[in-house]
Amino acid sequence: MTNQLDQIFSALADPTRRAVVERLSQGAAPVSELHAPHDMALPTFLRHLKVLEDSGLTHSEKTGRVRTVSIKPDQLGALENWLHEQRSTWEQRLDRLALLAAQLERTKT
Amino acid sequence: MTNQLDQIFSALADPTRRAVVERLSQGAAPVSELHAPHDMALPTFLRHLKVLEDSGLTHSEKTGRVRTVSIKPDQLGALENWLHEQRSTWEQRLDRLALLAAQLERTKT
DNA sequence: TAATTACTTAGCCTTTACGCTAACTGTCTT
DNA sequence: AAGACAGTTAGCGTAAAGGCTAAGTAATTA
Repeated sequence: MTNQLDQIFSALADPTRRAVVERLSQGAAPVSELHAPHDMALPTFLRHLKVLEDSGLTHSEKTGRVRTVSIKPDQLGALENWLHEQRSTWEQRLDRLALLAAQLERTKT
Repeated sequence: MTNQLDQIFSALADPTRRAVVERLSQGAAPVSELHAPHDMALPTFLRHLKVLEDSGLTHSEKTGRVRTVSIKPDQLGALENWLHEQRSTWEQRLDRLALLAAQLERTKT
């Protein structure tokens, strides 16, 4: 029962993976270039890339011996949707509260 | 070195906790009411609430023997900011690419 | 004041996450 | 053909996540 959002959120919960997403926002890159700034063994780093790809946040393709990774904007969109839903729900609620407060104010006067 | 974003993302990576946030978007509630729809032992559920509170996504206060939990919209805002930054970065990049493509097109003609 | 209610704390268990090294497979380069 | 390069696979260790039960505390209610 592992949700899409579960995977996206937990993929982004790790600073290494968020850094990769940030880097990829500026354009696609091969594995070795993505790995360079991170002080960890390559196999470890590769697992981070796999988590990102499994979550649908990235895509990769191998040409010759080089694998190029790129971002898939759609998934970040799904995340934005969820956030937006929460925000609009509580904003509506705050609006209702404000309305109620105004009514109370009027009654008092 | 545990970042604020780390905590927020990992707090929201769990479906139980996301459900709690969704419920709280509609208004504050006591622990027992939040717990009711979730089929797990209370101590387990309480730990989820603690994770949410530690991440800054919620706040709670105890009055008598009842603890009331509410959402803290600001933190979700931080998340939206991060997302928005990524989006604008890659959109700028796509714009540049589009521009480049247009230039190439012109040269070709 | 005794019982109930609403959490809290402590401790245990199992699975998953994240790090490592060592050894392997293809793909260039010389 | 030999060597270097770019990833990949396998396997291991430690720590944290998420679940449980049992027992404890403080506030109401009967």
